[in-house]
Amino acid sequence: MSAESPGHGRGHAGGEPGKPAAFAPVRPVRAYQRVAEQIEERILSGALPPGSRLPAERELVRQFDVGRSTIREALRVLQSSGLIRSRPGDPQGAEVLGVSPDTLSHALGRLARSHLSGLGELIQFRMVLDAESYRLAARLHTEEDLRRLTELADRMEEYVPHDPHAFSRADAEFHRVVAEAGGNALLALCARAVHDAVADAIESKLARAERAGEAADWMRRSVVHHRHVLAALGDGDGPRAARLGREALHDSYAPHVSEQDRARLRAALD
Amino acid sequence: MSAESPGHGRGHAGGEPGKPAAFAPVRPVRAYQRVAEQIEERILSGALPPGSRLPAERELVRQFDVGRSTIREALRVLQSSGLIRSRPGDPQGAEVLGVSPDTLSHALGRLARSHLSGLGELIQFRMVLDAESYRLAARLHTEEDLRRLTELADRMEEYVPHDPHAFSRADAEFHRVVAEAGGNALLALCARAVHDAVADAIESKLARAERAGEAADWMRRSVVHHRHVLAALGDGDGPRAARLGREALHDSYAPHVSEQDRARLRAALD
DNA sequence: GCCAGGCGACTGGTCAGACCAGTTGATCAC
DNA sequence: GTGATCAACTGGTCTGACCAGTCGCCTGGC
Repeated sequence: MSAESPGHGRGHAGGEPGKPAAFAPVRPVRAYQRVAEQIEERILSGALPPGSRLPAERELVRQFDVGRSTIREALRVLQSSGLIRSRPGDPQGAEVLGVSPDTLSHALGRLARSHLSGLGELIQFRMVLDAESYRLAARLHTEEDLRRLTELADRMEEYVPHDPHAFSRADAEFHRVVAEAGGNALLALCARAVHDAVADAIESKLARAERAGEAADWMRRSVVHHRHVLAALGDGDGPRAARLGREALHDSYAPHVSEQDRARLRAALD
Repeated sequence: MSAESPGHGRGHAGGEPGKPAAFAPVRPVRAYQRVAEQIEERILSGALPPGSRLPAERELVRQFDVGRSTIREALRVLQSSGLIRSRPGDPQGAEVLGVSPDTLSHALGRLARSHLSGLGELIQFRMVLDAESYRLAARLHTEEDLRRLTELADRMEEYVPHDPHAFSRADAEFHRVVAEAGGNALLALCARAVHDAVADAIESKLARAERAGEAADWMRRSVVHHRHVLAALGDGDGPRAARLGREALHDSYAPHVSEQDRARLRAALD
């Protein structure tokens, strides 16, 4: 739907015409914030490209004319955003990393771990993201993508049932190629982050299934699912690929979650 | 698709049987990191619920037995993650905010500004998330949800064309209710974060449209779109609601992005 | 000439102590 | 009772110090 009224998104109240120019509440801006903002701006604008170095902390103290603790708090903020990395003793100063998807993954991971959402929501969300990846990939893939995906599915089949580790790597690679074919890095990142979050959350339960000897079955079913999706991708049938993707996730996880979560997964099926 | 091999998700290498137990590289863990981790753990686990207070910094110094700068750097990290908020002079200590979508939208905004992805990807991603919210809501909504949504659409119509601010608030509320009806908080938070990131990213361009007097048209079209979606929700027709949602976003933003991004948005339409 | 080792000048990480401005709640004068 | 005052906090910032790690240079031995 969109429709944040143009130019009025979230509080930028400046310059409302016709009104008596109310004063905007002024809130104190901390020194470390301004320091962090200045540096972040230079990184995002490309003036400080990835791989370049920040001046040493004591040099920044001189340039910004603030205390070292202020500089350090600013650098800590930038570091926790993944924009820079610092290492003790490095005479070249902190390294600029540029924008990385890790922050996004961490934020998603926190969201997933919080009590706000449970395993059911997580898997449901993954059904959404995966399915939409397939939908896009069905429309935009190249022949080369299809070839690589087919090869990966073949490799997965080889690993059944004795190398679940390699199987899982091939599976992740399969998803990566699909996401790449869809051409939306953002969607791909989120899908990956949610994938990891699900893996973390359900690992213990699945380990039990593995001990019970169900791992081979799981892998075999997974290969079949991948092949079906692959066929839909080859036909360029986005909706079918999406539906198959949702079904695959549902079938894989439904046996391992609570009845309530199962209902949730069913609701997301079509 | 799923299929991270059960029990082998992401590097938890401990106790691989049969291998010669290689030593893991040990990397120094900073004091402020351990402090931040301990506090974050308590927040995520619910031991420190939103609204509760952290001890004062000088008290934390005693409890963790580290210097105040260490405590402050840890708090800075937590604050930049949106988990806490501190205010000078507050005798109650820093306030716990809990997990919020703000971090996510910041990360998304940075990503969209960077070369890694762009505005087109962001809007495309929003098409995906919004459409899927509708799909879930169509299936799971209650009569009460429908009533509230109808009322919100009515209110939006009232605000056209003279109160874009109130219009935008009603619009956001509409999306919130849809997300709530769908029952997936994770999806709702992500949709909200992407919504905000898009709003931030495109604000300047839309302000131009506003000056050109296109704002009223924009709002009118938006109301029509909302009504169509609402009808589909009422019919319980998830796929139709999803398609309408994608079309609405496409129509709203396609005129304001590059030709390349327009192609991307078209690809996400069906 | 070359390489190993050591030395020194850095780096970031941490701590201690101080001051400031802001907030709050009790106290006191009216 | 009400309003101003004040003292005891708070977080934000600065200074100066020390430590351990890292790197570059320089020197001594080969």
